Amino acid sequence: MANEKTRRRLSADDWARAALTAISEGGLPAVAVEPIAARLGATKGSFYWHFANRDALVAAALELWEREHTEAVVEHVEAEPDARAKLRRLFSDVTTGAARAPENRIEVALLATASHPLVAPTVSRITERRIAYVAALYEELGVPPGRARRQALLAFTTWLGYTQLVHATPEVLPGGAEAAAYLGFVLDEVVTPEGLPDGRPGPPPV
Amino acid sequence: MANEKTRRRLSADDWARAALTAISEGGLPAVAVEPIAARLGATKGSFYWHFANRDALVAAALELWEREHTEAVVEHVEAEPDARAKLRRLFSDVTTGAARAPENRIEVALLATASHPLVAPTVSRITERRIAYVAALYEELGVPPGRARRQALLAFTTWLGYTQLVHATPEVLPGGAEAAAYLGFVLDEVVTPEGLPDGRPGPPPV
DNA sequence: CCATATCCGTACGGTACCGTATGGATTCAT
DNA sequence: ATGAATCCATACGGTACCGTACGGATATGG
Repeated sequence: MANEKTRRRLSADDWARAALTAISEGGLPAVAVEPIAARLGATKGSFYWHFANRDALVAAALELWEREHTEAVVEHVEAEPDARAKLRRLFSDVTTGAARAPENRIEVALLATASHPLVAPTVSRITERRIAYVAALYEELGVPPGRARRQALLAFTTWLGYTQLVHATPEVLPGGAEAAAYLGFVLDEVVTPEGLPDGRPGPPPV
Repeated sequence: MANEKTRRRLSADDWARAALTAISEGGLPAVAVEPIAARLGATKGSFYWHFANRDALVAAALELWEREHTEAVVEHVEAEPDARAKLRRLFSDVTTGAARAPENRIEVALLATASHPLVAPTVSRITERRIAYVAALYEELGVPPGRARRQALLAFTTWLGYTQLVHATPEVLPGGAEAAAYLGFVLDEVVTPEGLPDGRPGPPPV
């Protein structure tokens, strides 16, 4: 009724994006061919032209997510001049991003389904990549590798837990001015605690 | 074939426990009457005698979990003499507990399904309870309420993220001796950082 | 020991989904 | 414009699950 000219032909990418939206709303089980088809104003006939089966759609959605939603942050952060600023920018991007609904829900849904054979490799890959990136930033600051890895792991872990809380029980998190105070607290305690090198050349601490 | 006398009559509690195991294995969607009945060596006829429908089973499973798997830790921790020791014991209990498979998986599964109307109240309740308990420990240490809450939130967040990693991507976590080193690192940085009061009477810091 | 309450198995209809088959519509190349 | 390639809708069979109906088994008290 509303849009008749809108019903153009669909591409495999359209299906993958719709599948991602489905994941964000109902997790992996929500990737069901017929409901997604209905929402796209199409039928299974279209789907099975572009994909062999449901698993292929899940794989395509995961690939799309890994391609688009994980590199953008890094690029934005790399614009900063030095490692310390990058860390702060990363922290800022990532905490405000945790409150953005769809991306957040996809993260949580995929984490929860990490044991699924299709999901496991993707989650493992991007998790390691993220932690390694943060660890590299700490090393750039002059932190020795072992400690840098631990520091990165802790920072990532904190973000992960924060994301979970934002999604599952936002009511336990502080709101308003107290929220900013809390994030400042976390920044000081976890991300750039005292005792961290300042990034300027000099003898690294033991 | 194996056990014929074993097939005694089932109670509602038996069903609830079986549902919990199902959650630990496949999340909330795995709570399906017919498969669970099969595993119990029974049929739906039994189930619908004890429960009105599937939702009632989910509710019973959640109640069971909340009743049994959340208070035990606190009791164990309360055996310690002072707040500082309680915090350390809590941290220890909770990090080794994060590696225990079934409980961990239930936590993760429920977190992921926190938007589900049946799950939301339970998760919200126990999350707030846990954070409040940790905050109380910090206050017992002499930390002023606002800071205590932040500190507790951070500690809980860290545990949550750690649990997620243990479940989803254990390969990014350190193993062996390095694991102990990492946990010691987290204990120092997050749980009982420098600058925290020692719990002995005296003027609390601003 | 039997009458009644309790518990459970079987059989059924209904829904939601997967995947296949097939013919028709649409677009494209020439 | 017309044949071919591409894309899609309809119709179908199959599976897994929910919930109901109902009769039969099993316990339990008098």
